[in-house]
Amino acid sequence: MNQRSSAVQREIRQTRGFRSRSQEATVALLRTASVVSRTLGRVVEPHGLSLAQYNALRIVRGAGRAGVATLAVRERMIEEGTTITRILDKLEAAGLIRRKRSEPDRRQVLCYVTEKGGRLLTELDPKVDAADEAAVAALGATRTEDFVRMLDDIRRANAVSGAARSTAVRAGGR
Amino acid sequence: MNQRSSAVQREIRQTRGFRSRSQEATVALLRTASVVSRTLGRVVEPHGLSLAQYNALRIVRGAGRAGVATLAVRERMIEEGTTITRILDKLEAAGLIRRKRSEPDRRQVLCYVTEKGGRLLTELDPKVDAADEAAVAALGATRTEDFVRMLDDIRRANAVSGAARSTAVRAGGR
DNA sequence: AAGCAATAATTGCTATGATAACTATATCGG
DNA sequence: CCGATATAGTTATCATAGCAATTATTGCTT
Repeated sequence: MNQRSSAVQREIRQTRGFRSRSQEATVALLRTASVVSRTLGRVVEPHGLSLAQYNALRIVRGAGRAGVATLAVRERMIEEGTTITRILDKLEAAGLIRRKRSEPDRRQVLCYVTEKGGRLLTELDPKVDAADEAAVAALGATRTEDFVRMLDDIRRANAVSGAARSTAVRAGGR
Repeated sequence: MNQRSSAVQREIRQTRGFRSRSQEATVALLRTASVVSRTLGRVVEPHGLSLAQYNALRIVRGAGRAGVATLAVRERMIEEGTTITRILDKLEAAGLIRRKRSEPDRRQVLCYVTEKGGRLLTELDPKVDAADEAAVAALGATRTEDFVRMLDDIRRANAVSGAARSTAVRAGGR
């Protein structure tokens, strides 16, 4: 087994091929995410936002007039990391969000999108949509659905950290 | 369309759902890669290597006795733009690789794995293999092959930067 | 109601990543 | 052979990620 030469094998040309199909898959996953991440980054960075900042700004907008607490933003970020405070600092300094200590529970700090932030997102939305489309256009609609399902399955099985929303992880195909 | 509630939608619970299937797919891709990357990182980090360092060390080992030039290592890395010199500095300082200026062409610096580096990799190999298996076990063998093909297709379509090693890109599965 | 654990957010420190500028060597054109 | 250009690698700079420790506030427990 393992003698079909995939594009990853050609791209990351190692003298020895992959040791397993699983290894090939994880490498392909990480490398593909890296490529797509850069592509998306190039869309938002000319507007002064890193991809993480854009992601956070969208989450704050999604919360609407009710606002969203700092750590709730972190939970919804693509990258799970912890630097959320500083990302929000930047967005606030740029006038894209506004922060206000919550009233019943004064520990929380709620974030709201400003008009300026909303305008920037409105400007970015179509560009990011187009980039998203372009990124997975090679799959076509049907395979895109399969693709999302596979990714969901992988994440579900790897749900160690986070909210552990496992719900009886079936062993799947194997 | 777009009314099926995927796991991503639940995980990144936004008030508004995804604006498109493509957006759902790119978010799922990036988030899944982040999860898997952390999982793999947890395997190698206890041995004093970051995932990037492990990746570089494996590439150097893959080159064997012939050695491999610095920039050639960078090309084969999972993350494309990375600061390869400092990663190799760390590996050399840890005694895992050895560097030597190339002789016919004195611009190049060739890297070789040391015995110590080889031993560390031999120790890590089964653990990483197991982690790779676990990461995509949810897909099973058949879907894993599909998965790799989809990722290859996406990367091929997004091959803007990098070495542009296209060479008459077959449309593959589609 | 005093003490203690839990939660929310921030900050400090260190390491890493991205980009671009810089140095050294090699190659090509005349 | 000399200068222009390309290639290989390193270094500098800056922003960000990750981890741990800290502060502020709340809720629980007796």
